Amino acid sequence: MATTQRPMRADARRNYERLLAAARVAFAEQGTEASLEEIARAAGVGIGTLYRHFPTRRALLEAVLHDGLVTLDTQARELLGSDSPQEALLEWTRHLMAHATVYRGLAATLMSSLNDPASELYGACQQTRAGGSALLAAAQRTGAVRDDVTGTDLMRLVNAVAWIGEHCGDDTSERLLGLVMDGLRAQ
Amino acid sequence: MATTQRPMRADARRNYERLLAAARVAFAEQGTEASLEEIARAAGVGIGTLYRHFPTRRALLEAVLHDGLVTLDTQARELLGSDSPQEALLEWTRHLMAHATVYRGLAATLMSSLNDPASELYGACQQTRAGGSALLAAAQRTGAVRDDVTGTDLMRLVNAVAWIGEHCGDDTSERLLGLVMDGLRAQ
DNA sequence: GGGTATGCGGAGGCGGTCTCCGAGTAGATG
DNA sequence: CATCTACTCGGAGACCGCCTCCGCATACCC
Repeated sequence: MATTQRPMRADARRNYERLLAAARVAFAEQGTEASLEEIARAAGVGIGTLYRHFPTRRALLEAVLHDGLVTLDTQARELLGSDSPQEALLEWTRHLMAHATVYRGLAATLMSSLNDPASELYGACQQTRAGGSALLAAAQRTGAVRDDVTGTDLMRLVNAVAWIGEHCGDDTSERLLGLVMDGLRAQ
Repeated sequence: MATTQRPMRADARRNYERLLAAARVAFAEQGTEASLEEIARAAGVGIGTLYRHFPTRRALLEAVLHDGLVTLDTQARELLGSDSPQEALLEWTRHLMAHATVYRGLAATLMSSLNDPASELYGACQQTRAGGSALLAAAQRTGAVRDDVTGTDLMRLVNAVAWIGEHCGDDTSERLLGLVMDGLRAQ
């Protein structure tokens, strides 16, 4: 996608990597709203350089999250072959929630990127949604999950529970995820 | 609560009211993160005056929301006498969600005030939670709602669905509220 | 009308976002 | 190896929002 033609100049690539590493640390410590100036400073790079590589905060976040999204996609594919689609769905939503929880503030970013084609995270969200939809459909085919739930509903609900988790330290969010997923069962 | 002794000076009271009115407009138009300086300007008042009356953004929000919270409380009390506690609970959660949706960004503020005694909105949240807990308990007593749900869970879930609503224009949030509340039924 | 407690307002410090452009340099070319 | 150029760097600076502080104004009491 980003591979136009020529490889990046050595200094550019080095700075790119440094920024990525610094961003990971900063997001982990202070959430997705961490100061971009501080990230540049930590990376030993000028603020201009940060903005050239990552025009928006979301672009930086996308790069940082890329690996996790690929993993999530792989997990969805693997679970799609499960004997118990309902179990598989539950398991995957746990992975999804874990992903949406790695940085404070991430759930909100993901939520707004879900319907915003202008967001750098839109593509990633759509891909994840597709994976979730497949698992959901499989579970619905067995009659275990109510039919009026869409893949988008699933993404939104899991994100919302992840967001709850940001506001209460204990393990409430896992319990609530179970509660909500339980509520999706066909009666 | 605020009535210590002496009534406010006439100019102070006037400015207080103006700020409240301006804040209502600004929050409605730009969400709870509207610029406080702009609110002061719209009220025809200095920024220092705003901060004297409302030391924090949440204090201002609390004043703006006060009437709505009283209404919510009244509604809870009325619904507590309902023939169908389950119906009553559902109805009240609709009111609650409507309340959490009046301003963009409000759901997030309420969510973090729910466990933060330092927040000016903590008291209001606790009172609302108490109302919800009573309705929930009544519904649980009839066996219609699962027993492992707490009043705090209820608040969090409704807030989370309201938050979803902020990120998707259509009527999805109402549908999702129905879905989630449906999931709380005892099986 | 005079005195005082109370309230007013905005300048100013801080820290954040984002742009723009002169200076610096990696790497291709002869 | 020297030269040249296109790419990249860095940070000054414009702008905005938060919040504090204190000299000035004035509402209210007597």
